[in-house]
Amino acid sequence: MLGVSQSAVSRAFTPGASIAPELREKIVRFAEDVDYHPNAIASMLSKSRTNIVGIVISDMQNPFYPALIEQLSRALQRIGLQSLMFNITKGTNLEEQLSALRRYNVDAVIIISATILSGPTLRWATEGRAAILINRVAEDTELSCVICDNAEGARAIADHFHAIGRRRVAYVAGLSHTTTNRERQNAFITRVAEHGMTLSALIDGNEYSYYAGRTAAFDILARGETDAIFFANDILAAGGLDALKERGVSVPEDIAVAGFDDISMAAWPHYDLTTFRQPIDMIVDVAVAMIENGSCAPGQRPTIRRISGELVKRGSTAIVDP
Amino acid sequence: MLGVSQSAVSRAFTPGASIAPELREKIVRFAEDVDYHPNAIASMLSKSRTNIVGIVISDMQNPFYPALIEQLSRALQRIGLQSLMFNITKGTNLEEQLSALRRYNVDAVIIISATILSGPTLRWATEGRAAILINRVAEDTELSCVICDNAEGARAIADHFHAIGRRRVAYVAGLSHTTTNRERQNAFITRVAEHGMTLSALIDGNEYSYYAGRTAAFDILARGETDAIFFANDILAAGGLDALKERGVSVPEDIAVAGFDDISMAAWPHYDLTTFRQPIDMIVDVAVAMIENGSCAPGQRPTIRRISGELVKRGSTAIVDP
DNA sequence: GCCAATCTTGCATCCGTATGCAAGGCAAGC
DNA sequence: GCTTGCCTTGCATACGGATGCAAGATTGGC
Repeated sequence: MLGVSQSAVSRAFTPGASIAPELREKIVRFAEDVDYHPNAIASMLSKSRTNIVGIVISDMQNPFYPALIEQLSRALQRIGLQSLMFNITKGTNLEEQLSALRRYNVDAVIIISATILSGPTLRWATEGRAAILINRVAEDTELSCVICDNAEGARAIADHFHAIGRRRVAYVAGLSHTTTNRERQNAFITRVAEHGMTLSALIDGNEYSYYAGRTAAFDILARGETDAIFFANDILAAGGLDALKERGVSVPEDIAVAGFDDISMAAWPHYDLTTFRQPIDMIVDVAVAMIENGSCAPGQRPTIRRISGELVKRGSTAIVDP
Repeated sequence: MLGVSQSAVSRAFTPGASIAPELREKIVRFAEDVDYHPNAIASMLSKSRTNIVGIVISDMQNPFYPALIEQLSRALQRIGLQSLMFNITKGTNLEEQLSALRRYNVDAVIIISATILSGPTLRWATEGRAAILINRVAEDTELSCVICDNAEGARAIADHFHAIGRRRVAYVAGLSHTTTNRERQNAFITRVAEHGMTLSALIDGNEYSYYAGRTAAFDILARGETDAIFFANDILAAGGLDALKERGVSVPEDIAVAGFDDISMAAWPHYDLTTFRQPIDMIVDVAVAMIENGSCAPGQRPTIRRISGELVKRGSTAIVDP
């Protein structure tokens, strides 16, 4: 101790607190010497603010999510928030995890495509605290969400298929009941009809995985009659592409292929996959801004922000000269 | 309030505390009604135990890490620990992040291949707290680590190349200065020499990425004289494989290819990549056990646990009948 | 039925920081 | 030189739960 009160120390480490610059300097310097660090826990207790955001994730297998999480956690770090990770997969004790979410008094909860969480669970988990859904819209809950404009993307793909002269197109769903899939699927089918194209197949992969895409591609081949396939995301598309090539089908000559997300793999020369890019940067920025300005706080009216994406045309839908 | 003391409430939620079962029951039930949850923050403060583990990560792009992190966080959840994520990449304010690690009083720190952290930084970040390195050995620090037996894996690959009749082999490093790479590289080169095989190329990719693998493969092709390539990890190998195929090289006929990690992609039919599997389950189990039994606590002698892996033979090194 | 041992419960205090309030110090204005 | 007002600082208390200690309640043994 160097003869100052505990209050002084507290103020020395509180930006903007009422303390003389010299005293602050003196305290901070001395703290370095004795290796003192303010205890964040105690601070949380008295301020009832934790500077921790709970991030609920459910699918780390799809590279889109690690990429999103990485950016998100960095953006949060930049404004002094830490990320407490809640991994919800089959086999996790849901109730225990969500109650932890409450016990830890996180300042906000970000739920990333937690398809596993049902409406009531979601409501319970986020009750009375700031919350944002990313990549999923709230159905029967009053939650804010940030989501890519799935319909826009699906229409862009349909338009693009039409523009490159395809007329018999197929759609491969991931989990068909997810809001994400429904938006993409409905918009795609509608636009396909508007163009007078034929929907030659509509397959539910039952999961967003490479193997589901592969299986779906084989199914479509077995039926014939398809010259373009829109897979609900890039991982499905990767599996589909490989399956087509394996069967000797030329892409894009015989069948054009498109995905959704623009994961890094889509740009690999081997896949060279046309896809609709989810603007991760912007999604993250918007979500973080919502947390910062409190627009997702419990009292507020929930906001739904749809972020525009961008069609990335690559070789898998190149125009084929007959 | 239902006429009981605050102590009673505390004890009701503390397993093993001295309290009559009926009273506990009553309190817990009432708590449900009024939606009371024990405040973990307050508990941390008085117990000086946070039940939070800091996880320091630096590379979410390589699918191996998301897979590891997912398993790890689930294993921690199972024993009641939460994961606070610290994402360290180029551009993050290292000092601020690491000081957060201290302020938050995490019970333990798990550092996952933080190649970015130098020895001194590492020491400072983990000083006085339980810490484990995963997938990297401590060099000049006194830290416990859990690591796959890289040398074993590299030797297994060399042996396997030899067994399938390859004699002019190349090695492609990721980041050549990382301990992981050095172990794999040295063991591979040594064993190659022991078998009397020729090391036809030794390339440093400068990063563990698809494109680095691709570039390396082109380099090797340009030199000729190689009939098997060992890439330091699967992502490199994937890039390499695609590059070879792109140039019309047959795998495994012309050149056999092996990777390291056994990420899920390695098993995809398109890659069908021989690789050395890092036993994620076991690595996670061991790390979590070390935290649970306190063997990585500050006072203890650091433990180094090398976990045995397994060679997974796939098509990329199939035996070719002449 | 009485005493001792055990089990429950409440009281008081502590964890480390934040902050309202009041007291003291200092500068400007007359 | 005195008053007014702002700037600093310390005091006291709050945040919500954990826990040692002691008092009260219960049980068993004789």
